[in-house]
Amino acid sequence: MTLRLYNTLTSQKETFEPADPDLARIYYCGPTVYDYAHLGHARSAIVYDILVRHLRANGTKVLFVRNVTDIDDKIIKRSVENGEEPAELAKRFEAAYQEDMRAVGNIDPDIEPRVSEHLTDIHKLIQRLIDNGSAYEAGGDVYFRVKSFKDYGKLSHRKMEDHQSGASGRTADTEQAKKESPEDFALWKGNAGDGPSWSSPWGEGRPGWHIECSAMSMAHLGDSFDLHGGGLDLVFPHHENEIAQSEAATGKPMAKYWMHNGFIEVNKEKMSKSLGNFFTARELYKRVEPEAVRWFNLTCHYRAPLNLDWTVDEEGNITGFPQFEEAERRVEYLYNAKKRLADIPAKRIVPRDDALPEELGEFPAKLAAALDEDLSFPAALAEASAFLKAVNDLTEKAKGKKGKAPLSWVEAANLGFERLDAELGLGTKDADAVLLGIRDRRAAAKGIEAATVEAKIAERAQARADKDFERADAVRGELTAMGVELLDSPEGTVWTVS
RNA sequence: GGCGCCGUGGCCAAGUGGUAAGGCAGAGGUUUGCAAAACCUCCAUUCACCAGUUCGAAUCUGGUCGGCGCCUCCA
Repeated sequence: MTLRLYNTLTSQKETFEPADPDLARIYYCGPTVYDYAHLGHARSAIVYDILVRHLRANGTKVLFVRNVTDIDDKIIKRSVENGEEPAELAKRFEAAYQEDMRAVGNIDPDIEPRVSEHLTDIHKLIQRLIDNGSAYEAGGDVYFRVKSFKDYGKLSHRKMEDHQSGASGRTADTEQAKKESPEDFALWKGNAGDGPSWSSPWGEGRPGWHIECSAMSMAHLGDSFDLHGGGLDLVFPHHENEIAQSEAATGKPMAKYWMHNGFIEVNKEKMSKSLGNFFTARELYKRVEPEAVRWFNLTCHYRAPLNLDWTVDEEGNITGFPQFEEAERRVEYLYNAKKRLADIPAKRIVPRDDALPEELGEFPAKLAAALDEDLSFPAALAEASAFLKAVNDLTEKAKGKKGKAPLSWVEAANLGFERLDAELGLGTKDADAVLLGIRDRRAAAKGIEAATVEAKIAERAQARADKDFERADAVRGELTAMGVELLDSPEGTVWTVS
């Protein structure tokens, strides 16, 4: 495989070559756990999940670290509001985050380090920076001396002198007064009086926002590792500051590749907690199959903005998410194909070696090639569509008394589904469970009772047996009006909700 | 003010120098007692606009218009 990735550091696509060809070391900036994950967090996690899947699916071992920031000012603030212990609150939202990320098909990271478990590493790193002149203590705080790091700005491609001096107006005056220079940032913040604090060589306090990622990546991946990822909004200042801290301490490049995903947008505006225009992942899962949330996230390139729309009624209540509904129909299409393939009767499968259709035989290579090109999700989805169509075509051929499905085609189709899972994390679940889950969720939303539908179906079956097609069609009409669709087959009638 | 991104059919969205992927919607067909599902066929001489480079540009350069992001907590 030759994976090419856009590197924020160099502003161009580069071939991904881990320093150790046998093991790619990847660090992903995980959540600050003070609230539920929203759609944007899910998107970001899905991007890096597919990066890891793609590498592994093509023979590269990966050590994937996703941190949890469980000590932070926002957590402290929220815990005061809730009257809950900060550590308890963090633990609660960490568990929720893990649950929500698994629900969209993301594989757990290999290591999930917490700030609370790395305070000693943080102290040591700060001390190194003080010792070599990169940082200084000031009134119980410790700040990074930005002017001392000549490469500052190399990731975000900006020069300090270009910065609007806006930050000074928005940071507490007391903090500004302690700093040598306004662009300096805190490595350690002395205890402000309220809230919990941790002891340190510089007194009671808490770590600054950026230092934890430097300390934890160093602890688990070493001074230099292969790739560091996160959302586009982390480029500055978070990742820029991480580079400054880590490289000022070690004198080595922190990471070779820096990858950043684009945002979910609402009305062309970034979805964010501060704007309040977000949907939590878990509230969306109630309305739509989580795998459809994943599919939706694959409909556009990972660096491009992904706009979310919804429809509302006269009172402004949300009535639907057209994009999720479309994605959910694609997920149904996927699982229906998977189910049909599994349902081909053994006697229809014949050991003939007819030439394998390209859409079946070439699918694994084409899927990998699409992802090799800077993880082109839409291209990958296009390949998946061609593959699924070929699977349906195969199952059509196998139908009926004279149907035949060449064994090699069936094997290729099964392999294709394995690759879809390995590369994209799609189609990983049990088909019936997903399909019935989708149907029941929609039925519940429309207030449709399964027992009522089943009774109608029985009534119609009797009418059909009696050749009373007028009566049978009348029943179908009633169900259609309710939003129920019937699918007749030799095995009987099943129903779905449109 | 600085740095950066984007503008492709009714909608969503790839493609970034070689003559417009894919999905949704729409039209017709095969199939079906009728349907649905599935499959097949059709659906952008054209890529915001203008000028230029080139044998050749949606793709490169310059400009215009429009939209957005970061510079402050943020995936």
